[in-house]
Amino acid sequence: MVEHDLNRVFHALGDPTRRAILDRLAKGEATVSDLSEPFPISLAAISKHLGVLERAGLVSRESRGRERLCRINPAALDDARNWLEFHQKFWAASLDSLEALVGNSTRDSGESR
Amino acid sequence: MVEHDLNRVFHALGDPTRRAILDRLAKGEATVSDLSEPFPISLAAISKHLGVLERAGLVSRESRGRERLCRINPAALDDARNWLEFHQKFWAASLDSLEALVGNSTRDSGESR
DNA sequence: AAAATACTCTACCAATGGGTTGACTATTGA
DNA sequence: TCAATAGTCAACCCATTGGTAGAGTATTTT
Repeated sequence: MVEHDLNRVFHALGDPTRRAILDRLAKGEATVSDLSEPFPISLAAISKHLGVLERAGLVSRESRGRERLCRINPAALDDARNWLEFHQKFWAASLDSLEALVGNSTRDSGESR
Repeated sequence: MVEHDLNRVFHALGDPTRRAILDRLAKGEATVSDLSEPFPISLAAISKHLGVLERAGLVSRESRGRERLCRINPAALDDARNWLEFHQKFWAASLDSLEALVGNSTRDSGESR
């Protein structure tokens, strides 16, 4: 909701490894080791990615014995999805009115500035 | 569409200046100077941001005399929106089934385990 | 008790990102 | 024609990022 959070969420989603981790987590909780298994990178690197996802609110980690159970938080996507949905509609609408403007003689265009 | 594009789109959206530029462009076409006006940064910096947005397919630039007319491309948001929409539903569904698994007696949201 | 497991944390490194300035190109305007 | 305007490009700076390796901390396991 706050711009700040949006930055984190979009940034988190901008990395393919992190999106893959999210995909994996959508199938159910997993430990850090579970998550690291498909990737050719170190456990520490995965742990870092999880930190990014966690700070973005997309996942949470919970200690369970010596393992960390990671779980997904769909709600964190709301902000991003809302932003996209609103803006896409908004943009589409503005393009429509532009077309209408072009087709419909001249109207005092929304002077941008 | 391709992961590659998704990277670019999410990355482009991860910066507040770029999102503000998009907001601005939603109100209508604008030149680079127009776009730079609200920001305390150089024209060159704005030009760079536009490059990022352009490579992500979110905006296009067109030469018009010595100016560059920038315009928005809502379609480029489709990929990102589709990704978010699909995954959010998917995640929500997987959480539902988890809850069902844990016990459908109490549907107290949140606190799991 | 000792060793292995599952992480995290702390450097560290190379690459990228956002920003600057200054030179350069192209188009207007005087 | 000459100067101002609009923008890009290239070089550079510094902070951040994604990755590594290695030490450190709990927790199992033997």
